[in-house]
Amino acid sequence: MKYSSNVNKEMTVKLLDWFYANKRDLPWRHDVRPYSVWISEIMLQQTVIRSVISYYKKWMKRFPDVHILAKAGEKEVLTMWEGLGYYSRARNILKCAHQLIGLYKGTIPDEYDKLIRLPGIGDYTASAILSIAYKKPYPVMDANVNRVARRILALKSWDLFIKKEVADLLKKIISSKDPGGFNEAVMELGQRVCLVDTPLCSQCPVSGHCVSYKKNLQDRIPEKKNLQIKSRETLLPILITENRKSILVFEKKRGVLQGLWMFPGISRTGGYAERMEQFIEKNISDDFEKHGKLTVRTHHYTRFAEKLFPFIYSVRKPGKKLKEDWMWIPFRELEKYPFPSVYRRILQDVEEYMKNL
DNA sequence: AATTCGGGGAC
DNA sequence: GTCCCAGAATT
Repeated sequence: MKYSSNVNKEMTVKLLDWFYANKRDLPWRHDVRPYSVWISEIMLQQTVIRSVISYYKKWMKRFPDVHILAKAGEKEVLTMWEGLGYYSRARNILKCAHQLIGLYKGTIPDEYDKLIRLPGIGDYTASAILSIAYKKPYPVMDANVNRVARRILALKSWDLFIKKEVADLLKKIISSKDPGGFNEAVMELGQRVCLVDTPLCSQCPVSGHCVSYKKNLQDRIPEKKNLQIKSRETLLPILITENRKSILVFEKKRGVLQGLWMFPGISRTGGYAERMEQFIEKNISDDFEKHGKLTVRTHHYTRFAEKLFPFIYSVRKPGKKLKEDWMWIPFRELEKYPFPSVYRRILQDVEEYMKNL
């Protein structure tokens, strides 16, 4: 192996010593049941620890084990997930719970090939469950491990990063007694020492093994990814009943944000108010009244920014038959429906606006 | 192999 | 505003 000279078993001991001297108190570290490891690892996919902690605690209180989880409905599960993002994770957790009951009597398999076939579980999560819950020597490859490995091996461009090669290397040095501790050690090192910008090499237990540090390249590795952000503008005609007790929303049945609820949106190109009002006449009712507009809310996603322009209309008599999946929902029941965060924010704006209507 | 997914926080 | 995060699924 081309890179292995500087990567050796000495690192294993140094990493573990550093980890147990600096280990943080995180809620999932008090409970290494396979179930808890599974849930926490799914929540942590592409999501920072700080955001996950409160969701994890709330989840374990409501769904302490897989049997209780498997009896829950998708709407409640998605509502518990509201604000965490990447909602297919929540739908897959429920799907996976059903499969665990059906295939494995509610236990979580301790074999890679079985785990990897379950919904929402890929290479990372399978390895995390095997190493942390079952103490099997499977190295994890997440964003932290990726960055730490790239720095240690001085792999500058992303093209040179060969995943399998690094995985093989980690497999050689992972602790056989404490594989979970080893994996958590590398991840925590990436999080707290081997930072994206300005790594704290003076605090690093394995700087002596790091080629980037030796060559003083640590600030230039890895290279920036240079994302391209696309933007979009959307009109939101928000319809409330004349008595101001209910609001029109629909459930998204397919595509992105599947299973979540939102307001109808119209792409903001060309005509403006006319298009919203045509939309209302066609789909809801001829008898409506226009009120004001709300604060414009911009929402940023990974490669995407959407600017939402909400307008309030009230409908005197809902004449037209509503499309499938659309419902008038009383404001007091909205908390039971999962909304994407930006829509939840706009709902707050609507209620605030109605106080002065 | 590359893109989608579509939240949130730190700057 | 930009970049990143205990990635998986899809094409």
